[in-house]
Amino acid sequence: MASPRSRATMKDVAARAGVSPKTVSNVLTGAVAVREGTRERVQAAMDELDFVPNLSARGLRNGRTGIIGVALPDLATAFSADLAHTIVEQAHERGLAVQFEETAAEPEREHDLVSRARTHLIDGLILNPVRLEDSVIERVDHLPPVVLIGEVEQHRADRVYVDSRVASREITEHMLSRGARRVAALGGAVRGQEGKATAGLRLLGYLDALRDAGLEADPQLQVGVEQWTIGGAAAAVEELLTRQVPFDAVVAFTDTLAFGALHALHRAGLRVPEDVLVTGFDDVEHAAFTLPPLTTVAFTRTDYVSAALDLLSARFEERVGRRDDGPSQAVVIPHRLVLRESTQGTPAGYVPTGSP
Amino acid sequence: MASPRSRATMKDVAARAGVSPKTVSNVLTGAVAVREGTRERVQAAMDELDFVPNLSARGLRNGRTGIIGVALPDLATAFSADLAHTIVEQAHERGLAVQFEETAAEPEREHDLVSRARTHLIDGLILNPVRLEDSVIERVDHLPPVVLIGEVEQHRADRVYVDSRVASREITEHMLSRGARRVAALGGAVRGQEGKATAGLRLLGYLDALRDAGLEADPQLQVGVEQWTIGGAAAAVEELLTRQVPFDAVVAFTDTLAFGALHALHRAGLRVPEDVLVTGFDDVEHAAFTLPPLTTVAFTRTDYVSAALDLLSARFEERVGRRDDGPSQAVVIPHRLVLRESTQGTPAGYVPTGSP
DNA sequence: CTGAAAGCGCTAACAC
DNA sequence: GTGTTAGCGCTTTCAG
Repeated sequence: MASPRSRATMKDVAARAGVSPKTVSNVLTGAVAVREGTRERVQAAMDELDFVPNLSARGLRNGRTGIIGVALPDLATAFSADLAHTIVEQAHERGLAVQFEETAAEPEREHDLVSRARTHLIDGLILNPVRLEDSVIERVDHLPPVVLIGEVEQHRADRVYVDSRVASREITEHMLSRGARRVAALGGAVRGQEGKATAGLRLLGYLDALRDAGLEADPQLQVGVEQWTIGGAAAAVEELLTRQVPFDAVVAFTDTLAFGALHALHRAGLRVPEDVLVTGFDDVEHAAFTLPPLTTVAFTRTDYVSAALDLLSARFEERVGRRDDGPSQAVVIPHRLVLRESTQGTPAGYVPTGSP
Repeated sequence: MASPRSRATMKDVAARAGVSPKTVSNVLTGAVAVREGTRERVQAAMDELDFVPNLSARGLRNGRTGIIGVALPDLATAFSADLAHTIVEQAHERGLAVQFEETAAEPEREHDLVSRARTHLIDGLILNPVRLEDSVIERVDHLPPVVLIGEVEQHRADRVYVDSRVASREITEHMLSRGARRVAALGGAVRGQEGKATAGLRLLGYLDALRDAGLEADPQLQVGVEQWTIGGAAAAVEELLTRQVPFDAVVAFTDTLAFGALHALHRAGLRVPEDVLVTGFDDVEHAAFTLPPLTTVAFTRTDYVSAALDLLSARFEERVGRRDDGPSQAVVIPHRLVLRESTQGTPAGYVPTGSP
């Protein structure tokens, strides 16, 4: 078989099959019925010429490319990776291709992204904002449909989210029910990160639980994390251990942070759960395999993603139908606590060794 | 500001600025010099109209879209996630967008992908093949430039890889130097997975080390893994423990598999490294934070990815310059052993408890 | 059911 | 420096 450097076009296929380009198009899209004999001839010509339709041309003509964009903070983080996997899988089933961008690297990246030239080649955008900057959302009506995932409160774009505040309260309550009294919050605000949407809500839920239990919230136990990685979390917990404040539990705002906490506590000679309880959030695969396995907040990834894709698809159809855009929708994905060994039992607690 | 449902085109901008579309194009691409005053008027018009260039049109005209495709087995796996992250980051710096596909779901997916319609919207493809099927590679000349990452031996497409066989030999030798004598290989062939490229080479390296040490290779210690996930590996090791064969070390073919091994061994009451040594491969972030931290094979992710992107870029230019495609290139990325606690000391070994 | 013509938005080639 | 013309490959009218 020859190796054509320049690709065959529909015109070539049409010529070879002895039909018009339109007929080739009909065979391809299946929109219009084509007589069996004709379709076979066209199909044969396509095969012989190794024809592949040019999607740029189709996109130009149709105003749709079949590509959606997905912007996540950092694809290397377990939760994002999990989400990316599920999105690609489900998008594939719907015949959509997926383009990824990352937003965590620089703060403006998020803003950039929505006003970005590239945006124009995608039919829609799934955005997982780290921080809620109004400026980001404001431009939403100049854009292809956007679905926000995560807890960004606004009413301009559709969104799908887990009720982080409630989940965080519940998991903190679980710690308290085990007998913990001095619960540290890992991922709590750092200077300059107050805008971090998810962290903010999870902190509120944590405070809700303490308040309801009649406990004082100690600001010393709210531990900021510079880098939301395992290493960043480990460093933050090591720092906490130098603060000379006692604690008997750590509510980490993501599983990744909890992994860092487990590591730092172990290195400090503290046992989980005998001395300190630890919980995570998201239930990524590794959470079930840590030592000890991690109690965490779980929710169905596929539901989360299919809700986002459904919302996006609905908007596509609106645009095609030239109907007015409906009001923005919000879908809440149910969550549940998964109890594992990291919160099994009453913690003895960590007590600083006096020396300041 | 009005919210135009239909986007402004270059023609609109040109009209508003009182220039021709070509001038707008010149301002945008920067290829041709434009007088300062004119450029400002055009810029102003673009801002007012909230103009975003249509990349489908540009792609159609230029024959390049600025998008590359990346096909990985499973984005949720730590190593793939890491790679995806690095690729997106570096592609972004080069002004490229990245589209992802997954290949692990179905065996034909890989083959599908290369002959896929969608392929025509991307300028090049980075492919991490799980299994080397000739059929996949054969079609390479009908495609945009392809760079293979991973150890697929062929000479049609460029590739970048780590010398898995040597690395695997080295890490096995390290185990032996610690006193291990019965080393299990986790990720060894499973019926129907013989074609798994990476696994095959790592198994060879493992066998090399045993042979050089004058040790017999026990097929019972070659443990197949159905699903290359933490859970899959844990299950495989649990199965190994029922085989009633002694062993004192586990060479896992990826870090993810090693995580599963650590879990299963711990559940069985075996200590690492006191009873059994464990190693991984890839040095993902979590490897430094397991209990105990994992000895593994590391290589610089950024070098790996930039080599792949360089190869791809070089091919782009060939095509644009209509030069003949040069011969396929291969880049080997250096690796190194990272020694951590999981191989610290001489293992006592696991001895089955008699009952068959 | 099939063909002919027109145009999506952009830029290379060529005037001026 | 800037404008004009033409066409990338496809699909949507509209005829037949």
